[in-house]
Amino acid sequence: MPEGHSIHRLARQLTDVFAGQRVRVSSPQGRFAAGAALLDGHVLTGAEAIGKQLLIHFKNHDGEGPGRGEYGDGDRQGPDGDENGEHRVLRIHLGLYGAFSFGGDASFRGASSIGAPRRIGETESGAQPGGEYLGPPAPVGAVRVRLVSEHGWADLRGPSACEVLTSDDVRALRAAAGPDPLRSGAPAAADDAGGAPAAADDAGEFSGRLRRRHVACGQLLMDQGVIAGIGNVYRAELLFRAGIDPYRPGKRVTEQEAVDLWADAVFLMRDGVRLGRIVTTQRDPAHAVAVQDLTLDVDAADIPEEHGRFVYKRTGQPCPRCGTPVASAVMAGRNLYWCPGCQH
DNA sequence: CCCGGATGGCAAC
DNA sequence: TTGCCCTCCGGGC
Repeated sequence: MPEGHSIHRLARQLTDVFAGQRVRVSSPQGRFAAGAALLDGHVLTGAEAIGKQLLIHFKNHDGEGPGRGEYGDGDRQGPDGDENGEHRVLRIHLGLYGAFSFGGDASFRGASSIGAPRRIGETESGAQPGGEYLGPPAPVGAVRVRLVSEHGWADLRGPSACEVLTSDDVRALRAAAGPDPLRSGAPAAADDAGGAPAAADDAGEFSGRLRRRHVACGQLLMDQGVIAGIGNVYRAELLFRAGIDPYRPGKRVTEQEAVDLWADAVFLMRDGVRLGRIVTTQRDPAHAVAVQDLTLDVDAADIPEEHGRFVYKRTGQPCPRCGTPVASAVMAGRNLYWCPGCQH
């Protein structure tokens, strides 16, 4: 269910509440018992999102051993550059219904910078108003992974992927991913731990990957190797805002259109991270889109849910730009929404 | 109280 | 293209 913005929020949350701490890792459900044993008792050094992939980094802190070098502070390549085998990475993909829940004492909850968790992909519990934090509750349901620190806990259920990666795996994962709008540029302290300072030319990279393919651009936006983190809602809304027909082949999207799509994705998804929900009807004062005169010139936080999208799940309702009923069809196994009247 | 859909992705036909 | 994964929750009975 979550698109890239949710994964970036989770990476930030996990870093906020666990980074630098030794954690107990278990699999109450049992399905991840072997993997949990590889991580149990290690120090969680940070979490990062690459598109919809969530990577949680651990280092083995048993180290009575003479000071092994710290991770290079200046090394922005990310900690997986470490070759000594003590660094381990947990890869999680939430798929359609994976979700984290968190709970802990006041310091644990206070460490979170994402504000109140949202229902999609993140929930909060164990916030006993007047009570004292007495440790994690008995696991309810199928908890694939449980992380427990001194101050709180996190439970993961229903992920489509959950595995411990080798350094080679991590390198391959990074190489396969397209540019991620939420790792691009400098979101002023808004980026997660391993966030590399993205090349200024992410827009160009996206444009190249989009425009060299003959496949429908509505399908390419969902291709994580073309652009990482876009899901079904952002795909439909980005193309509507740009006035682009989802069936137009990637190679027939102009360079300017591609660059504008990228800029709009960066804008919308940063709001998604900030708010914990997808809003796409707000105006970007710094960037003109085809739908500019229909956008709301207010903070996206103030836009109610029912006014938060232009076409997604609005089949049959009149297009806000031209009045044509919004159409829907299945494209590559997913429901696509668009206006056949004004998207060309 | 059951059914089915959901902001994914994959392997197998 | 289809089925499957395997979880939650809302809508319709």
